[in-house]
Amino acid sequence: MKEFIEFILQFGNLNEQQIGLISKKSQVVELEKGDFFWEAGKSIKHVGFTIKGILRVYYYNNQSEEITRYFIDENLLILYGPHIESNYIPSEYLQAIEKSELVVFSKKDWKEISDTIIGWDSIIQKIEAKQHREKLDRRSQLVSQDASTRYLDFMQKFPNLINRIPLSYIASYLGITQSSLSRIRKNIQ
Amino acid sequence: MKEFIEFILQFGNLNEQQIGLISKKSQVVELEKGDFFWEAGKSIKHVGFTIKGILRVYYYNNQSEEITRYFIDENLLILYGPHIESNYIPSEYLQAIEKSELVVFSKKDWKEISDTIIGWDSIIQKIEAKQHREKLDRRSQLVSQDASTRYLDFMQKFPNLINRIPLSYIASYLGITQSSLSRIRKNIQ
DNA sequence: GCCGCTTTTTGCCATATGGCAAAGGATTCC
DNA sequence: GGAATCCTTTGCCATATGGCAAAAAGCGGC
Repeated sequence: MKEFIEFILQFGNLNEQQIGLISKKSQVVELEKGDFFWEAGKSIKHVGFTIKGILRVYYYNNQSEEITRYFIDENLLILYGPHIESNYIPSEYLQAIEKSELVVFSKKDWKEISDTIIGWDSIIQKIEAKQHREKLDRRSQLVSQDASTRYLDFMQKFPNLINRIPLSYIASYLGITQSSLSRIRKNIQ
Repeated sequence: MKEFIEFILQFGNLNEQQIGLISKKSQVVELEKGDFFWEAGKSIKHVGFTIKGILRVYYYNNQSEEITRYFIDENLLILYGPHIESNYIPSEYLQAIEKSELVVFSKKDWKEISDTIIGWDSIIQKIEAKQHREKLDRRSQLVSQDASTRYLDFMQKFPNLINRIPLSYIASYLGITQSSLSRIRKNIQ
């Protein structure tokens, strides 16, 4: 919980009372490896913030291959665009790769926070914009690089994730086959 | 100008007076092919909305190759994240590919609009989130597809752009060399 | 209509990545 | 602690894409 408050405070100020409200409304949830935070076709019930663990977002392409679109590691806010208030149904899965701990808010409570705390929406907007930009930058870079460079960059950006994520997910995220990535890794050693 | 108002109205309501304010503050600007809307290293002066034409955003990678990151076609709002109010210096270039027409607002006027019209920020936020999501989805897809599929998808999504953008830019956007893309195009015919 | 410049195509060959299947390693579960 | 499951590496070969340079085609200006 503390982590979440600290995270928010980087983007705007809150007074004691506001922090109290947020704390009161928050719940801590544990996800086991393989558990879903949301699933394609089912409505999203919560907003979440990762305290511990790693999750991944993936979907199935036309050939029914599982494509990992991104990873969510510690200290990330999980929203789903402006759909928090509406009833958006995702077409992707959000799944814990390892045992993870999240702070979550029901959509109802989230709305109450948003209605009560002046400036809350603008804080969230800043966070969302920042996260969006980072994701886009990362994905963009991948497109114009060869496979080794993609992997090296990934290693550099997420040194702590490399050994916690199955190779097949990383390969999928990078747009490389698993066997190629394995070979690339051997060449780099 | 009409185009811009109509665009905004898709995301929220405005009354006569508010529309008047926006109109009053707006300027129409023409960019010739090759002109920049912003340049790496120079501060951004305006918010813009494309009425006619195509622009592209590009940067130089480590090997000083020009990488086109995305195209901006008609009816797109050009912001730069939450940096509108701050003094963000871009590291990319935004250049007109062909003669283009934009509605622009100085940052000062934009701020005045934002301060005057209740709900403006939330409208802009919706637009920004939508555009971000679309960009990310497009870029993400590219990563996991082979070159032909990338091109076919591009053709399908932007049939009207194919013949107005030099092949080298499209190739760069898709992460393919120009000669490969030329060959791919021949195979598809 | 011709010249010059830009854009696109092509040839030739090198290299990177994919596909598939089998084997090896590691981890989990009971 | 052994079986079952999951994850990673490897071999073999096919194919896709890259690199470079020259030729061809297209386009704008006068």
